[in-house]
Amino acid sequence: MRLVIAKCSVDYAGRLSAHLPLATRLLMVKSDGSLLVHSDGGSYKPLNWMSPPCTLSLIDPDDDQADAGVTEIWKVTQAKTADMLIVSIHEILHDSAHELGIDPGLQKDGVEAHLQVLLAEQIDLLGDGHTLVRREYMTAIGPVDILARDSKGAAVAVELKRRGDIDGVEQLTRYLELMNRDPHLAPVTGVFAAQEIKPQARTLAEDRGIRCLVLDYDAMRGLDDSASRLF
Amino acid sequence: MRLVIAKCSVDYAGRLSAHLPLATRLLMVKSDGSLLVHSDGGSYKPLNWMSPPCTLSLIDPDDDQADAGVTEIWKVTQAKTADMLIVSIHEILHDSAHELGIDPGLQKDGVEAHLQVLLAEQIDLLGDGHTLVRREYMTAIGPVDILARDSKGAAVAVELKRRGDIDGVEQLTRYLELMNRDPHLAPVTGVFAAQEIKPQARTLAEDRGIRCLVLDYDAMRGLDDSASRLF
DNA sequence: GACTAAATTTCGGTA
DNA sequence: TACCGAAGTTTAGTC
Repeated sequence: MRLVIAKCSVDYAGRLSAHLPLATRLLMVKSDGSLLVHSDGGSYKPLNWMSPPCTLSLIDPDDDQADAGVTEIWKVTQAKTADMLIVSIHEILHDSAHELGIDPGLQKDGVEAHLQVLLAEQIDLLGDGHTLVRREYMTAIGPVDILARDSKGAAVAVELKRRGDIDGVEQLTRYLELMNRDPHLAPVTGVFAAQEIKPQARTLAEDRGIRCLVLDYDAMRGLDDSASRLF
Repeated sequence: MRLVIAKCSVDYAGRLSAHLPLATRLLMVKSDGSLLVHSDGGSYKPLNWMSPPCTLSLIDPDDDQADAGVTEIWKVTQAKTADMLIVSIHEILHDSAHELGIDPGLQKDGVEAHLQVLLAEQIDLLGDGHTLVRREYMTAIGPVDILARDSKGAAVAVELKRRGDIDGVEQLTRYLELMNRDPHLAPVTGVFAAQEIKPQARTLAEDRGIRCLVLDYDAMRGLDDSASRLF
């Protein structure tokens, strides 16, 4: 990534035409050649940009442009759409390059993780008399989302998903198979809990004796609001 | 604007919960306190961000965090929504601050300007036998978008708008009044051209003998495609 | 891979 | 100032 602070004007020609008058801005050149032109305010949207895949090439300013104070011109083009971004640079105030590497990317564990916390707090949603053993109960093949005990003290393993699909049922099945070999736990029953459970997944789960539980995230969140306000 | 390249992990708690694992990223702190976390790829949307108005405060890492390698923690909060962004910094690789000043902002002269170019090229959209005199024909009270002549050689003044509103009709009326005083031009007829003409504007225009012309931007653009490919 | 729907959307314009 | 709709939308999930 290259970061340039420069006094520049910018012209875009593509799906629309747009112009940025001469001012000092941040030019962010990403490693895929894409360019973002940011001002020192506003929200996350750049003033102007070119999406990847695109190529950046330098152009020498002609005499008129040189007379107007342009020292270099960046031409960013996108092969696919024939869009074009022209950055006319008058002065570079900062210029640095950095190796960032590929990014592992955003984990929107948001809903599932939050659901896990909420269901742990509202464990009786599993049924009257249920008690929480713990969240992320570790097994040899990975953590079970929630381990609880029913009113009779029998172990209940809960697999939580935002969208309940067949994959989740298979996952829970593997956990149950393993846990039921453990004499301290067996017999373990399974609960497949999700905001939304696909018909195929429900059929498979119930065929295997796994109970399905549809969770109302908003309602659970609403009950938790008092706790949230403590932050 | 402050630019920081740092090895960091990021957590967001607000309308959803999200997590960014430890990696090297760009942290852009704008003068309004807002923060953008960018990776070296993807499009213009940051991996994570906090919209203004918000405040950034530094927190000392506790012992556990310090043991994990966290050297400093940024806490960015938004007053209104109670959203919170936590940046746990492990290592700062670059840190610089820059004065950018306020930005004049984007001029999307795009559609209207482009329409003007296209209509000038396709001047016969005004009617058979029309010829272009020039775009931006200057008068004492400002430039008329397009001046043309019809098949009989009579002057035609065109006011172009993306959305044809009453204002535009009034504007054209003023131009026509002025131009019709010029013996070299008179008699000048008016054409109010827009992608969309509001009923009120159409009524007013036709009442004043101004012809209304609805332009099909996409079709005009399509005809222009061959020319665009020359770039 | 194309298509559809949501987004921590943002950004205009209009009532 | 609040609501509504488009965006050079982007992004994630489904078919």
